[in-house]
Parts: sequence; structure tokens; C-alpha cells
Amino acid sequence: MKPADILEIKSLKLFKDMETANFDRLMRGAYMQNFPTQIELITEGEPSDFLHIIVSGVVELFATWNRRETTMATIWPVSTFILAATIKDAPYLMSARTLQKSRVVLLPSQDVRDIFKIDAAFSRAVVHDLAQGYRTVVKNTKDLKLRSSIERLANYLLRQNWRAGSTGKFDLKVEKRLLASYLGMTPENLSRAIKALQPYGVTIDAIHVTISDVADLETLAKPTPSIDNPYH
Amino acid sequence: MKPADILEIKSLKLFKDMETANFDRLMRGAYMQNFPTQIELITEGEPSDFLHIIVSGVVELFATWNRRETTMATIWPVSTFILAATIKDAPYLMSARTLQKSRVVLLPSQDVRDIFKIDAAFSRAVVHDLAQGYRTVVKNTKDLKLRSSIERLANYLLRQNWRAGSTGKFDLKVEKRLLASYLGMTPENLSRAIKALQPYGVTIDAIHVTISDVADLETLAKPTPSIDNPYH
DNA sequence: CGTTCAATTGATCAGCGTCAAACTAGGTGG
DNA sequence: CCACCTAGTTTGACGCTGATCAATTGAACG
Repeated sequence: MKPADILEIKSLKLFKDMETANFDRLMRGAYMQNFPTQIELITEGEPSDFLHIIVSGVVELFATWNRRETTMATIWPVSTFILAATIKDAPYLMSARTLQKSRVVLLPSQDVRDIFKIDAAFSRAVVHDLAQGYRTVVKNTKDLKLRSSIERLANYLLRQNWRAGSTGKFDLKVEKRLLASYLGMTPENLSRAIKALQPYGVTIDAIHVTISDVADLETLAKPTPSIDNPYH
Repeated sequence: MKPADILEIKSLKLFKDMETANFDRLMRGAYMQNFPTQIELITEGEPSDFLHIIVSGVVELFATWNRRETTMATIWPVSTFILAATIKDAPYLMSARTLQKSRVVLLPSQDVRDIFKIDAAFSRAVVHDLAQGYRTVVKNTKDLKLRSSIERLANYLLRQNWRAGSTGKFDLKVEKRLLASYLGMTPENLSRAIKALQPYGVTIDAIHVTISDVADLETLAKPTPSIDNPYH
């Protein structure tokens, strides 16, 4: 692993405040791997041997049951994923696959648990990550249970617009097929939902999104901090 | 607060291993309150001033948006709720109301955060609670996105049967109206789903559930540890 | 330039929600 | 102790949302 990579990892909130000695110990057992696209990194149900950190590329978290599959999240650099399974020494609840050529750091879960037990700053950081993750999933559940698919799409677009600087123009960062699954609908239905938002000033040409009147879209979407604000 | 109550709280995994002095400090700021049924204890969006511990009764966690409401969870004694909001010092994402006359202990969130910062055993326990909660919500999301309403009901009944000792006979612990909302359907649809399970040996008379052939129901429900095992 | 896969479109259908009404049970007061 | 009242539950009819299936168009990549 290059020093620059290690620095970038150390700068993550999860590791920033921990004892340098402990961080170094963690990194000694770590190794970087390069994966091509569409590689399954981890599989639901298996023991969580490694904490993963994505350094470049994109990773999809997905879940399957009875021949059905759904996208749970997409993970962007630089961040960790599957922290809860690692800490609890429990099987993965989700699978992960690369969506692009990706570089991923693998930290042996046992090392993470060992250092979690002795480094107070690290365990506090783990708490904040988990609390954040927990709240994100709760918001997601509310989104799913309380909103129709068009409302979910409208709010998703408003959130992405906000993240991209609220200019009313941005690009989708994932395939529509994947976005549909994440939003809990079929690709066909997403196509129709996009059309249904045209009267509210939304145009999506390939990956290029234009929202001509945010206020108008908001009358439909009715965004609320306790679902749509990622920092709330 | 009675010494017996304090002992019961101390026996919770969350507090069991922490320094006695810190636990005592936490309890000094605590107070027990008695609530009648149908009282809103906390409200979505408000600052999380207290960590709540239910000592007797039942509490429903629910969420609202745009005049719609959904049940997120029911909380049984003795356990804490809304830990993530307390730790992050963030607004509540869910509201809570009593479903019966209930006794609830309120711990000032600031005290919890203060002691969380200085007591390593406590912060580790918080981690395990949050990781557990996180995984529970993820399983819930998979249940919602991957299963039809009948499949969700079938698996819910199998889980409850297992929790009640796998005798094939148990009582529902919540109103059907509430169960329907928790499972993401309407009361009417729950009624019909119950009827649809009759060919699989399920009878529900008022709150009394009978599963005559668990194996048969499982062919429909296809339960899996990574959704249905609460300890997984 | 052709192959492959995503995205779209149309037609159809199933699952589930909505609305209205009847039924039932649990709690309350006479 | 019984009758009544209220609220939860069930049932039926109907309609909408969103899934499925099939075919076509479009775009990316070797």
C-alpha cells in the first residue's frame, strides 16, 4: 500500500482520532486489492472476515432472497462498508459487488475487533459511524413505507440536486436499472415515473438531469429533513 | 426510583459492564415516569433530550409523512429506545407513543453522551446495541423490498412461533391494525392475507394463532437467517 | 461495424389500497 | 349483570399503482 493511500484512510472520520500506534497496527494487516468490474467482493450469509474500505471505483451493496435481488446502497470512495458485521463478528447481511474497476482495502475483522476493544477513540468513532448508518437505514425505510414510487423518485432527484450544488443540473451517478432497484421499483416503472415528472419541470436525457423549477417539484415531493437530510 | 428498578436497568447489556460510579452518576439524573396509554412520548424532528428506557408496558415507534403514518417497531420491557439520536445529538427520526399504561425511565441525553465519552465499556456496549439495531433495520428493509405482503406475514408468524417456543400455538402481542402497519400493509389486506394462509395450516382466531404444519408454511415463507434470525 | 445490454414503450395483469358497510368484542355505565 | 357503545376487524366491490411480458429503440464497447 502506498503512503498516500494510508494517509487517505487515516483521514476517514473512523480512524482520524485513534492512537497512531493502533492505526499502524491495523494497517500492517491490511492489504489493497484491485478488482475488475462486476466482481462479487462479499456474499450475504458468509462470516465477515474483512472490513472493506473502497479507495477508488464504486461498490454496490445488494441483497437477495428467493431469486429476487434488490440494491441496498452504492458506496463511493473513500469509505468503509459492512462495519456492523465486522464489529459483531456476525455474517454479512448484504452482498457487495464492484460496479467499476475498484481498489479496495481489506482489514482483517479480528484486528478491527481487537483494536476496537482497546482504543477508546476508535470505538467512539465506530459508534458514530454505526449511529449514522442506522439513521440512514431508518430514513430509507420511511421513504419506502410512506411514499409512492414517484414521490421517492422526486425526492431522490431533489437530494441529488442538493448534493450537486443546487444548480438544477446534474448527472445520475448510477445506471437507471440500479436506481430503480434502489428506489424499490422496476426499470420500466422508473421510465414511466420519469415521464410523470415532466409536468413538474424534470427532464432526464440519458444521465443528464434538469430540474427547471425546484419549488414546483417540491410541492409534489414534500421533502422533509427527517427523511431527506443526510446530516439530520 | 426503586432499587429493584435500578437493578433491572443495570442488568441491561447496555449498562452491565460499565463502571459502577458512572452508572450511578447516570442514574442520579434519571427519573421514572408513569404514562397512561396512547401518550406521545417523543416526537419526530425534535431534539433528543432523553434516552428512554421502558420498564413496563409497551411503546410503539412510528413515523409520519404527508398525513401518512407507519409503525416502525414495538418496544418491550426492559429495553432502551432511540439510542442513535441520543448519541449523535441529532433530532429523533421516529415518534413514540405508549400502547398501554407504561413506566419509562428518562436519562438526560447529555449525561449519556458525557459518560459515553469517558467510559470505554459503556461505549463498546453502545456499539453493540447500535450494530444490532442497524442489522435489524437492514433485515426489515430486505423483508419489505424482497417479499410480498403474504410472504412477510408468513415469515412474521414463523418468527413469532419460534420466539414462543415453536409449539405451533401462540398469541399475537399487538393489535392487527398495528401489525398490518408494521408489515407494510393495510388492516384490510392483513385480514385477507390471513385467509390466504389457511391452506398452509394457519388459523388466527382473534389473537390466537395456530400453525398446524410449520414445514408446509415454510415452503411458502422460505425463511432465511439473514432476514429472519434476530441473532444472526 | 456489429454485438450486446440498457432503456423505453405498449399491453396486460396482479397485488394491494380505498371506500363503504356489516360484524364482533371489549369496556363502561346504568 | 346486562345492555349499550365504541373501536377494531372483517367482508365485498372497485380502482389504482406498479409488475410482468414482449418488442423495439438506443447506446456503449470491442
